[in-house]
Amino acid sequence: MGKNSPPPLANRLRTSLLHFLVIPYMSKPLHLGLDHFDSQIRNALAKGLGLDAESLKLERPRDEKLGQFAFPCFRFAKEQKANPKELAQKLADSFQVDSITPSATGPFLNFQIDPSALVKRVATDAAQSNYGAGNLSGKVVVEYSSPNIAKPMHVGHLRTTVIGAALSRLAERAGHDVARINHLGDWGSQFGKLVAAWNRWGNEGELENDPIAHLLQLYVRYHEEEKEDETLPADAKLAFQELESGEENETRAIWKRFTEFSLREFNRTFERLGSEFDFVRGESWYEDQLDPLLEWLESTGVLEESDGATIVDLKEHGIKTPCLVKTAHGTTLYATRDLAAAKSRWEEFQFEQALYVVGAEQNLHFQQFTTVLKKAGCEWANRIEHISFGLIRLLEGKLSTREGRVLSLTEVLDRAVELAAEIIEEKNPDLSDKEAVAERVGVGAILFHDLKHQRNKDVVFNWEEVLSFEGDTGPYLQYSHARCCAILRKSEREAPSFDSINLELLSDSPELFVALGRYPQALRESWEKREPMILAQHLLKMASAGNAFYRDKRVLGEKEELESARLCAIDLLRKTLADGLGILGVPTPEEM
RNA sequence: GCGCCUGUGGCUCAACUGGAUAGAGCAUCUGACUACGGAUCAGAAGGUUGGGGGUUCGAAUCCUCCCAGGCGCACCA
Repeated sequence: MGKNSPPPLANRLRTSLLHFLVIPYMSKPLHLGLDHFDSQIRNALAKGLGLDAESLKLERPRDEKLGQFAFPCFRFAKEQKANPKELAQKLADSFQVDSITPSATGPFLNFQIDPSALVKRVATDAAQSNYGAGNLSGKVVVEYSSPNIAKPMHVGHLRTTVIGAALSRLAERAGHDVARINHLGDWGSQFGKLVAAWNRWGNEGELENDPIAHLLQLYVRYHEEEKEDETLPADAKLAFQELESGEENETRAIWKRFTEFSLREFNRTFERLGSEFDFVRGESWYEDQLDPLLEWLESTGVLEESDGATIVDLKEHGIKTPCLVKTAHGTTLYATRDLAAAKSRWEEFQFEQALYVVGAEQNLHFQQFTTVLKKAGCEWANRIEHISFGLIRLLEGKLSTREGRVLSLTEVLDRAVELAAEIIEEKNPDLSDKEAVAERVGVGAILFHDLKHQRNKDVVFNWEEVLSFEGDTGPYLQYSHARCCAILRKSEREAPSFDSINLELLSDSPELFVALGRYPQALRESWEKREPMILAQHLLKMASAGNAFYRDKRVLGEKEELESARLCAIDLLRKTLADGLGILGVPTPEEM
């Protein structure tokens, strides 16, 4: 340890206390990795420029060879009426932090971390079980998945389910207390339609045999026949009114059965995808809060009558379409139930943030219902975030249950698992527990494929692409992880811990430790931007750095001290990959 | 018609939210297993960032106008 510049502990405590008081909402990870050097550099630069360290942001050099951090001087040169190149040089000359070498490259100031210090810092931090954890607090509610009862889950539900689950885990790692809510579509006029269809054409045997298929059949038939048969929509409307009446009648009993059957099937899929929920609360859960909600809206004076329906006009908020909260024939709507749910959740959780992982086609709906809340005087409506995502389309067009363009999620998962099984048979026929591994690899491929792109872009579903197991894919990451496991297994001893080895021996591999060291930043940004893709892309970089490491650096059979050090590096890589994949929900088999 | 989103090598996507020579994977071509797992690695080729104009030290990114695609726009969810 150098003797001139490490800041005294008291100073560090004071600055972190300051952070806590001044900027409590900013994430301050407990185990920083490379962020440790980031703040050291910013503090030194801030002093040189007479600015606040928080206002400075470091970037990455174009080329890793130039260093790990870059600071473009243009902006500050302008403020100080100086030449950027000269400022860069001036800052470089006066920069003094242990183990960090600045170099002015034109108007850019680059920083090279001494490999030995870098390895030491990153190895120490990455060995912690909560590497990259933040110190945020407060409740975050995440609503995701939310399939509709009586309909099969299709590929469209994949996105909300895996994005929601990943964001929930990211929020937890950032320090939040998370409530995961599955807002099942178990209410609404569609159930009136379904009951009407069931009463005409329902078949007990088929329902027992394959409930969702039969219910889907009824639903499709309803839409085929409603145009010709006027009594059908009338029956449907009546049935939904009966359901909303709250009475324990025949209609309600049928609806309950449909719900139970559907949930049983959904749970199998949630389990395969590794999705967990703290609350499985359908829209019906808010049933008895609908009237109080309408009364409350009435009391705030936002309700109006229009064509017999009850609406909230939003023109003065720039939204031309009013929000309907009650139909002319007295039933509630989607927006009514979302309003009730939001209010109920606020009262229950006092959330810091409420995330709704719902497709982009509902942008208007979200604008409407959050604006209604604001108009009614709820400042907390600002804490609601619509995490929208682009829709999955088939080449033939948009998915549509009614029009029979469906692609069942189970089918997609099954095909991926089947293909994984074939590949295992070809590459690793002696593997034990092949079926279980195929399941994990197949599902992992589908999951990762969905998470590696920016949320809000539409995707055209392409079998060849989602079933790809090579290149930037889930199986590639799983493979890298499995190879680490293989090396550790073959060493036939416990992986040595970072404080029992000579870390100096690893300073010939700074690239691996840079990748590991940027993991906390990836976690943080991924959460801040609500973008799992950031973590997914970083894991690819880590795996790639890892592949280069065990290609160039022999582990087993080296002198004991060196073997220990490299085993430790492999173990840190293994552990960090597993951690990141776990957050994304991608399984990590030890062999494949 | 109005509103929101998207447009980057043949294909699928990145680019640290205005920074350096626009980076990856697939496909194509060349090379690497008597080597801790070839679901891998090394290399080659491939770009006027949909088009025009503007803002400035600097634009894929910001403003503007076009073009193309997607989604949404009152009693469905």
